[in-house]
Amino acid sequence: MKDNTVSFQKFAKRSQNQRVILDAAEKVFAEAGFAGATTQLIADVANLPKANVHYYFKTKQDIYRQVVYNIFDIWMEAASAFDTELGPREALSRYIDKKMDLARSHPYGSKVWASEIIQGAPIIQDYLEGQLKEWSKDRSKHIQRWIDDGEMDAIDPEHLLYMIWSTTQHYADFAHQIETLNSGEPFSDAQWQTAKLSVKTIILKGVGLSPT
Amino acid sequence: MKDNTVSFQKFAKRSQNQRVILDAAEKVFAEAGFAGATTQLIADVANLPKANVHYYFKTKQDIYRQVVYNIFDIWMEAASAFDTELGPREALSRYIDKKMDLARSHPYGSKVWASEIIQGAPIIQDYLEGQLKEWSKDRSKHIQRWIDDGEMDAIDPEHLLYMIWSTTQHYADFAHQIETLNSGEPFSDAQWQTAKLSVKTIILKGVGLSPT
DNA sequence: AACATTACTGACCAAACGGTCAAGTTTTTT
DNA sequence: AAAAAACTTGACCGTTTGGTCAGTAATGTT
Repeated sequence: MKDNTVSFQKFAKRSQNQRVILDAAEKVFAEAGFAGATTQLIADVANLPKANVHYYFKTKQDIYRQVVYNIFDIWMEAASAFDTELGPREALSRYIDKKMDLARSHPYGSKVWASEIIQGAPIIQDYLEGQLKEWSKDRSKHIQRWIDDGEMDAIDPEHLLYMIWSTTQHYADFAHQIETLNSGEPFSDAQWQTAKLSVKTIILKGVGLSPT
Repeated sequence: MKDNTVSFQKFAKRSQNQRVILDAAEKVFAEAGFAGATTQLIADVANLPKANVHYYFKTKQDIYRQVVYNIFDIWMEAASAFDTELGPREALSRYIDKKMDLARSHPYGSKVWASEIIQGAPIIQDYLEGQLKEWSKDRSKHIQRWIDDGEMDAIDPEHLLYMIWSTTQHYADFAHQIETLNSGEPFSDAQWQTAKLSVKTIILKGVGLSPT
């Protein structure tokens, strides 16, 4: 049994520690911003000496970069929920669902992402110009086709996407404000359900689709 | 003529310099976050020596606090555009208009506000619990009355407010991303018009109100 | 068992930061 | 015109920060 554990760790040690550091860093970056996050605090949250953090990541920027890339990947994977084969109602509905789930499960990531964009995307700029631009152009085209086919109202696809992004991410990025207005309590399961339903109902009906 | 100018400045000198500093600070805080903003950079943008900045504001936190308060006041003033006397269609329509105008005219303020909330509102917490909570409870009640009177669909008022906040503020906070997807160009007047119209159309129709 | 590689860490350092201060200049008041 | 008040600023300082490094321990390889 000892051998098992050890040999398991043998291969995983490095990436395992990196994961611990990245998880800690995600939280710290979200709560303090890039400049406000200290490597010492990241180390404390990760429960490691600072020098050990620097053993796995050369610079603070390297950690940050990795954190932002991870989030971008998660966003992009969620983006595949926007399956245009399904038709507008199902595609939009599932995409909103998925994004709301991510707002709940990955609030720190969403916050880091938001801060990065607010500050002008100094790190992620190339991804914006590449993958994100491509994806949204593609999806916009599909939405436009639905409009041309009379399947939904004539809404500028670009702004529909922005609305979905902003409303869903708001529940992560502004969670503290929402919590304050909710008597200091985080949303319960039921409240998350209501939130999801409200967002879907308004947006779907707003573009001329009856909700599921 | 000289006397005029001089005596004019006599009274205005202090508040005038404070304004220059606060404007510079708003920009710097928006682009670098609280921790990333250096008093030296604020001074440079304000075109003053650093020591002079500290003559008008004791600490960096004092400057930041003032910047955040200013923004809060602007938000709250815009909130009065949500005049519940007007009925849902007009009230919501005007409120969205106003918030979109602010997203365009005060993007830095919106960004500072967003960052402050993302980081847990360490400065503005009492305002959230006080004025903001009161305002949104009041408006929620009015929305609920409209619903009860059959003037609009039964949407949770809270989430309707969040949707308006998030969509409108998105055009300020995520302006860089939007610009990147817009071929690196800021929105033209016409594009802002389209944005406003899109947001209003979807939300109003989404809650069962025909747009203006 | 000897060697090599990887992991870990306390102590340290140069740079940058927020903030102070004393000494000056300008403006206002008397 | 003199005194007082307000403004301006270069030089300075204690603290904090990201990052280094030399030395040690643990693990893997032969």
